[in-house]
Order: sequence, then C-alpha cells, then structure tokens
Amino acid sequence: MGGMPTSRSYGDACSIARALDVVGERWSLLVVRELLLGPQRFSDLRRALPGASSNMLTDRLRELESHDVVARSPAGYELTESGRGLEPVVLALGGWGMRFPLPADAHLSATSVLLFLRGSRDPGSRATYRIELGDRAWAVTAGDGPLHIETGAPVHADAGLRTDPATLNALLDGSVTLAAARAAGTAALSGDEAALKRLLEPSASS
Amino acid sequence: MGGMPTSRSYGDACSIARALDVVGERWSLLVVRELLLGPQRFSDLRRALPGASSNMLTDRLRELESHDVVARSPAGYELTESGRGLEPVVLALGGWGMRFPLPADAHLSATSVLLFLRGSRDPGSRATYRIELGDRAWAVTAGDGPLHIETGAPVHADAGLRTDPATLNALLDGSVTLAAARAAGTAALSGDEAALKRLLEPSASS
DNA sequence: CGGTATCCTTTGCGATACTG
DNA sequence: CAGTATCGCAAAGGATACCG
Repeated sequence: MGGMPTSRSYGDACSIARALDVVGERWSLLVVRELLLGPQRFSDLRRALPGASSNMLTDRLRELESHDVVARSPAGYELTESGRGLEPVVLALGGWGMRFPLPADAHLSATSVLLFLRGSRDPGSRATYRIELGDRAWAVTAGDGPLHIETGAPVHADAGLRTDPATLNALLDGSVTLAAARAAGTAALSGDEAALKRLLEPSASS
Repeated sequence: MGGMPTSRSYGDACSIARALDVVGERWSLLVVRELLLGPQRFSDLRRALPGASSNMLTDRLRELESHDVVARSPAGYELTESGRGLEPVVLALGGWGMRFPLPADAHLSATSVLLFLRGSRDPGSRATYRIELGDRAWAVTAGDGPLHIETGAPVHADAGLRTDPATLNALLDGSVTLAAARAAGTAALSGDEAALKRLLEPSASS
C-alpha cells in the first residue's frame, strides 16, 4: 500500500497529547482549517494545500475520518460535530501565529482569507454578500453578532465581489482600495458598493 | 551533526499555518505543555516525555528557542512571553482531546495532572498547598478566581500532599479516596486535611 | 547533570503512473 | 474527477556511546 494511515501515539495519558495523537500529524490541522467554512471536495483541498501531495492528502483524510473528525458527504469532505469542536483551537492558533512573518513564496487559500475576514470584522449593519474566489463562491452574512460565512453562493445577495485570495487579502489589510482593485481588473463588484466598503475596509475592533 | 533544528515550512500565508511552522512539529506542543506551570530542566523534560529521545528533545528545544517560544534561564527552560501566549491554544486542545480514549500503556506527567487539577477545580476558599510528586514540588494557591499553580514549594502551606501523578489523577477523578490512598501508602498528607479534601474532591463546575 | 556525536533504521512523503 | 499503486530517497528519529 501507498501509506497506511499513520497511527503513531505519544503514549501519554494527557488529553493534550491525545488530541495531538489525532490531529498532531503534519497537514492535519490545515485540512481542518480548510473545512471550517463548509464541505470541500478532494480537488478543492488539493488546490488549497498545494504543498500536500495526493497521497498525503488521502492519508490525512482517512486518518481524520477514522477518528471521526472528518466525514464524507455528497458535497465532499466535511467536519463532523467532533471536528467542528476544533474551531476554537484552530482560531486560537491562528491568533497566536500572527506574530510570525510570512514565509517566502507564501500561498494563500481562499478559506484562510475568509477566516481572516470573519475574525477581523464586526459588521455594522445587516447585509448578505456573495464572494467569488476562483471558481467557488461563499455566502457572507452580516447581522447581529459575528459574521457568518459558508460555502456556496447565497440565494440573495445585497452585493457581490469577484476577485482572488491575494487581492481580497490586500483589500482587508488596507494595502489596496476597492477602487484600485477594480481599476486594475483584479476585482469585480456588483450590487451595493457602500455595503462592500463597510465589509472590507479595515475596522479597528477591540 | 545529529539533527539540525527542523525548519520545514508549509509555505502558507495563513497565520494558522505560520503557527504550525513553529509549533507544529512532533513533540513541540508537549514541550510547551510541560513548561506551562514554570521552568523545567532538561532532565525533568526527559522524565516527563519518556517517549522523546535525548536528541529529539534537544532539537525541539533549540527550534523553540530560535522562534522565541522558549528561553533558557538559570532555572532551566522556560516559556517566553510569546510562548505563554500558547496557553489558551494548548488548553483548548486539551479540552477537545478529552473525548478520546487513553492510549495503551499511557504515561502521565506531573504537569499534565496538575493542569487537569487547575482546569477542573474552582476552589471555595483561600488556601495554599504544597504538592509533591516524585522529587519535585509545586505551590497551589486557591483564592479568588482560578487556581494558581507554579513550580517550587510554597513558603507557607496550609496543607501538603505527597504522592505520584497516577494517584493524584485517581484522586481527581474520584476513583480513589484520600483515605484509601493514604491507607495504601501511595499518598501522604500533612496540615489541613479538610482543605485538601476540598481541593481534590471532584467538583461539578459549569 | 546536561547535553553531543555517531550510526543506522524507519518512514514520511514526493514523483509518477495508473484506474474506476 | 477522485483517488490508488509503486517506487525511491531524504530526512526523522531511536540507540548507544561519549564529553565538559
């Protein structure tokens, strides 16, 4: 066989070590990250994690499946309820990781920019957005409480943005304006542009 | 050389991946766990993580040092301020990991039982305890707010407990009583025994 | 005690090709 | 498209011995 699902254990009774027995392998938590916003297909995951080979990805998915962290559904791979329990862990890790510089030739997945969007904005007013990145779409819903983001285009959207992960990231960190991105042809807008500005412009939250 | 500090990167711009570039290697987060309650010497870490070879531990410590997660002090290795920022991450991981069964032949480190103690009790009244496990001691301080635990014996203690990690764990999960452990010779008590019972007896917190 | 050096085995994992 | 099979190597990491 190519690579039996790894099942190395730390042999440590601590629940931290037991968690790492399950998601501590290389790539595992990045697969979880990719699934945090909804189901993804194998090919989506491969594009999101270009450094991971086909075999690697299969191994990790099988391993996560065997521990009931990930399950297969008609829509592809998705987190189980247990897997969704990792969301606070992964987000906390991301908060901590912001202190480190970008690696050279860094790739940026659609999901990771959207997670950053969700974590860094606190929307003032209700609106629904359609965000298209590459050939996939997400529904972003601003209402009371935190932003809600899920895979798939929304039925109705007040505004739409079509761009790529790098440009979206530049919009979020303020290094590019919506107007500039549109002028450069790297972003296309539709609908309520004022609402889009509210969503994308850096907001100093607590 | 034996093993140059690993510096493999995911090449992913996401802060989650950057965090994993730093603490995602095997054993790294368990080293961090061990340092969460205070400085430890190399030999303490080796005893706490018997599955890790001498070389491995050196490699991980150097790697964590190079990223300013761990620093060396007269007292041994300790977390830097940046490293202390991992505490919520590691504790969240531990909370999630409780759903998985114990591995066979599981080892139990002193620190991991004490972290469990800290996380699972909400003390009713002020008291200071001296907990001795093996040849090391910790100061446990109950006051307002969460339990405080740090390495080293307290100057004054209202009560003392001398036992081993496995027995302490059994006391905490209620499978053994203080009286039984004392009778079996696996635990020795001193000082205010009522206070010890309050500390150790399972308390149903929220 | 607090590590390094050396050796050697294991295996993670990348590349490529192939299949339902 | 969604993987599996085979091959091969570089690197991870265990054992043991050694050193300031």
